[in-house]
Amino acid sequence: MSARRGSGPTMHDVGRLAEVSAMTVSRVLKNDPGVSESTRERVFAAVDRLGYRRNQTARSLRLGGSGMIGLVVTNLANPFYSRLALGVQEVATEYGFRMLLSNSAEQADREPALIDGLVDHQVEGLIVVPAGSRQQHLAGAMRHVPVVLAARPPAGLDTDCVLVEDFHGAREATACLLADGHTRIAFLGNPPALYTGAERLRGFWAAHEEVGVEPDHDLIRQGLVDAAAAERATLDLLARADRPAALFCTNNRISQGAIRALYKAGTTLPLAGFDDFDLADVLGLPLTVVSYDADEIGRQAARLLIDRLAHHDGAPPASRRVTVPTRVVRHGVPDGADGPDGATPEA
Amino acid sequence: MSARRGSGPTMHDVGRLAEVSAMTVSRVLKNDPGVSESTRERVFAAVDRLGYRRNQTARSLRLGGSGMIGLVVTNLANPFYSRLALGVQEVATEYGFRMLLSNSAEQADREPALIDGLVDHQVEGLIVVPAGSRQQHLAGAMRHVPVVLAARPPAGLDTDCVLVEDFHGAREATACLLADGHTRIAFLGNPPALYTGAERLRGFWAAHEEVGVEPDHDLIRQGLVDAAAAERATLDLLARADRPAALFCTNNRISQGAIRALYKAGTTLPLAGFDDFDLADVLGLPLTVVSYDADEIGRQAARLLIDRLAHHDGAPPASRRVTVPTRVVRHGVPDGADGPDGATPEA
DNA sequence: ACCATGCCCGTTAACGATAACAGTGCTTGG
DNA sequence: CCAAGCACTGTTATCGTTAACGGGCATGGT
Repeated sequence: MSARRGSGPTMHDVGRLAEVSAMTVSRVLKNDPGVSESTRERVFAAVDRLGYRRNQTARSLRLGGSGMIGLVVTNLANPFYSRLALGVQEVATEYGFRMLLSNSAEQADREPALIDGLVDHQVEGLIVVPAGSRQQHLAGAMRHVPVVLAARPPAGLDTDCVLVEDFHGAREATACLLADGHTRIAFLGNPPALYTGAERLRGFWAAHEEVGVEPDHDLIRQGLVDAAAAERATLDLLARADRPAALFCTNNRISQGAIRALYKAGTTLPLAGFDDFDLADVLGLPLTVVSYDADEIGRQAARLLIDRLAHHDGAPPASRRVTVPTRVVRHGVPDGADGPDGATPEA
Repeated sequence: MSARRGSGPTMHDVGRLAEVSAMTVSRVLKNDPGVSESTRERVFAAVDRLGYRRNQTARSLRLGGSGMIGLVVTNLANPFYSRLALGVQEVATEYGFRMLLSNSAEQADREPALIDGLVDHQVEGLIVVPAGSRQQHLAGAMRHVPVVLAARPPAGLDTDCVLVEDFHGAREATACLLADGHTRIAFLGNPPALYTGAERLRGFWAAHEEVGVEPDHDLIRQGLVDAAAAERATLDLLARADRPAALFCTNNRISQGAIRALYKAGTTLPLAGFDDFDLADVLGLPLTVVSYDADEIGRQAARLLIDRLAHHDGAPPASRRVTVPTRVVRHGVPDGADGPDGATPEA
């Protein structure tokens, strides 16, 4: 009823109804002081009556800024990344930005197209969790907008990034297992080409060196891409004559696969893993997890990006690297009598 | 280096370099056949050299359509909604749309502002998981763009929607508990003002009627908003002299809270719940879950929306209601010897 | 009386891309 | 030899909004 064909009413329509020009409507909506009170009221009345909303597309074009930032994650179904996205959105909203989200589904070859699409939509900046280990395709985007990497560091690029204490967390969790007296620890890891995979292995190794134990190479399995692969690898380890005395997993999906394998095999082993996950505390396993605030990664990344947007004119600051701390959490076993530990304050 | 001040090179810049007009550049990039091969090559060369990308904002304005659809979910951190979002994105991408995502964090009062923001950004349609039970605020948005509701039906509105078989799923899962001989079943539910809360209670009730059992009103707890509330309610139930013989939970967070309570109380009870969740199969509980494809809700919602966008000129079809089927999955107990059931084919 | 000053509001010209139209030069047919 | 057609490319106007400027009108100071 309101418009003839296309979208909705324009400022001209509002102006016609309020008997002013479109410019005056623009002024009213911008809270420009140079408009009389009576005119202002007429304009607001017309806006209400037509259900008018400013066309953000036209504003973006005129004002030279879309008010959007782009986020590319590898797997939104993983709570880690959805929390990261929420952290980005929280800070973005705070600064008046909107978030355009893409999911690369861990396919590095899809990533360039996603990024180009976001740049086409005039995002003012990008936050990317890179799917692959190489990132040349980001160089093109960086010619247009600032880019911040999350969870993985730049390789051959000069950008800000936000990382987790991968090395430190893995070292500490492994140290817990060693301190408990387990020396034959299996390592179940994601692909070593990924930064997190390499760093967490380094931490695993460092913890061993500190206590003078040599890890058994036969117990190191890398390149596990999902829970199913981790489950198979674990079953395989359990079938060995010299089965490991404990397990270290480099992320939540791998931990879950390993736990499923233990369950199916009807056995149990002390397990330490990167990333906390739901119900980790009720599995009845001696479970040590490296916990950290995934939202915070998103928040920090958004802050770095928006800070850069604010100073895009001055001398560009050197690229920064922010680290989000990790914390080792020991989930007890049922008979360990440690019921009321730090269990779920809110979530 | 490329641009003087603002964003990036324009078609004029490309044209200048290729010694043609901006119009010709536009034609080349649109794959218009009426351009000579030599010109085409010069243009592409200039595009490459400048790293030129079409300004989607300007195109949207001129062409009258932003190529974006908006999605509002209540809680992206819940895997249910992140999967839904992935489903929306999958279909949106297939049809050349991009997804603008907002999270209402279950706060119904924030929702109107989020929706207005999306409309301002010229989304061509909206998919909304409404946070509250009333939806008047959607009427304004519907004057601008088509709206599809997901997971909850319209109340006082005429829109398409995609629902889960809430009633049927709850009835079937409850029936499983009853069939196993449990008659004193506690109901742990989300707020009854929400459609899902009411429907699932109705299903719970119907299953009882079918076998001629009267549910005990004292065992019905509604209005549980998170896992912590469910945990408290469960501990309270367990403390009763006449404790329930089984539990029915209306969503994944409530199930998790109940499970945590059981664990802390050092006891176990048969449990049925809506929504499947990670590791449900390794908890060692007699656990029955109502499983369904959250991605599919998003896909169907996106399809309904895009279908309506395609026919926006013709007679608007009557509002449609699509239902996504549920499936009851029984996760066994460890000594139940049902190891290789339908456990994680891919995910 | 006259110009300076402010207030309020309209006009014009962009932002970048593109549909519609208008050439330009070259070929073809009568 | 000119009209008509084709292949190719440039001009103009437009999408909705807003910065910059200009103009009418009233007030006030001299």
